[in-house]
Amino acid sequence: MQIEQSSVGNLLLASLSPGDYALFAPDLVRVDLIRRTLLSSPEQPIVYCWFLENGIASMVATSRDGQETEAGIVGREGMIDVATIMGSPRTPLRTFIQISGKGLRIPARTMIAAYSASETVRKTFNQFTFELLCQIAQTALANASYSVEQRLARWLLMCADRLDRNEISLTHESLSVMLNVRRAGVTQAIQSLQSAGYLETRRGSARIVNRRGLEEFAQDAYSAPLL
Amino acid sequence: MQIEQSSVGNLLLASLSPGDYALFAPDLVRVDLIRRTLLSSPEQPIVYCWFLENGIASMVATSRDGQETEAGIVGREGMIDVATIMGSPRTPLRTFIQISGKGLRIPARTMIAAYSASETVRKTFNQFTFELLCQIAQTALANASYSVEQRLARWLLMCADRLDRNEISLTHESLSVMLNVRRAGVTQAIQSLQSAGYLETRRGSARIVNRRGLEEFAQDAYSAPLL
DNA sequence: TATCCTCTGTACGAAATCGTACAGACATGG
DNA sequence: CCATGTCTGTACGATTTCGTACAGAGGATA
Repeated sequence: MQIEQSSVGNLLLASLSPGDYALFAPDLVRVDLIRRTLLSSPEQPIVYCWFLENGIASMVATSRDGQETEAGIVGREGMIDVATIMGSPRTPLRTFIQISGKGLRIPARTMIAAYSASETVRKTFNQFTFELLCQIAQTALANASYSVEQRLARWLLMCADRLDRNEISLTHESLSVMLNVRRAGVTQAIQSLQSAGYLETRRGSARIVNRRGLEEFAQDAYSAPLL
Repeated sequence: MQIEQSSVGNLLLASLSPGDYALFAPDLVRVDLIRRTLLSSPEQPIVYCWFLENGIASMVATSRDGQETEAGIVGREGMIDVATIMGSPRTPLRTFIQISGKGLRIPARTMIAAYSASETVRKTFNQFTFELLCQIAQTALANASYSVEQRLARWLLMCADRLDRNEISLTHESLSVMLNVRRAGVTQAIQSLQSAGYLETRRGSARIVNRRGLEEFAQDAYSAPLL
């Protein structure tokens, strides 16, 4: 039984015309996506494309010597992996589930077929690809110009934008990997944001309680997504 | 008189089939591109796309509060601005000529028309777009993980890859803006690379004299371009 | 309840980088 | 040749972030 477009929580798929959606529908499969699930990685060709409906995926740039930093995040507003539509069977970026959720999966070859079959599909997905490129460029800027605290604030805000809640479940350890700082540095930064009244925290999660304040604190490290 | 494809030094245009090239040819104009020339910017819609034949263009991510950092560079292997083919009439990234050279200019609307007319044009340009996305992700990684000296080494190597020479004409001041560090920091980093025997420098320029050594020093901040 | 493992808070000196300032070197144009 | 503006070298303390280590808190399991 095919998945009805009206039941799809992914914004890209939901925005397609019924005709375009029909190109995807036969091969869409709904899946649970739990933390740490690998969606694509440099080690192997891309087999599936993924469309989150909730939760967050993290795109990470890696180097052979073991450094890794998050380049961008994708939630229900996007797809994984854009390499596929850009004509590359592989990607140098590793993408995995950072915050568990549900989503849809489709064979990469179906994605490619739909992309070449329809100009409007191309338009929709190209637009997302460019938004992603801009997000990654902003990450490069943030990494070079802003403090750990501000980068943390940016990350929390971007996450909250892509979830429908202000509660974000993550350990300091994961955040330290994403931001490429010490775990202890994250602890201090979180405390600082908390004592300023922007967050409440519990073991394993943080909640934004003063979004406006957090945005101001982040300054232009964060700017509202182009969504 | 149209520009012969065989005389075109830009690798994207040169790689097109004659039929695809014909979509561009009527509107291509060869131009001199001198340092600081703005190719595209957030302030205005994109009117032209540009294809360098030599020299380097710098893509810079900016924030309203005045921070700016280079997200990536483009030489004769690419085009400016990919926003156009991804369907966006505007771009948040500022692109300008960092190292003077020659190139070709085409109206953005011609670019769009060629892109939608030919699947092979799309394939060629999508591939470049993805390479650029990956380059920017690497910049994000480098900014978060590597020292100023290593980032400088990376930058010099990437520039040399895109020129046909090892001599790079730039002041410490420009480099400091690109890498988002103090001008004095660039001076020190350059001295360090010089005393290690990787570079020779003169007022306003640096020359790579031990490329292999520089690559090793940069570690995985630099990895050979996917070109 | 007792045990174990993960997560968080905190401390310390070390290192990188910053912000700023100033003087000398170089290049260009009158 | 001189004057002027740009570029480079250098210095200083201040600040941020690092690397590492350890102890206590929270939560799960036996």
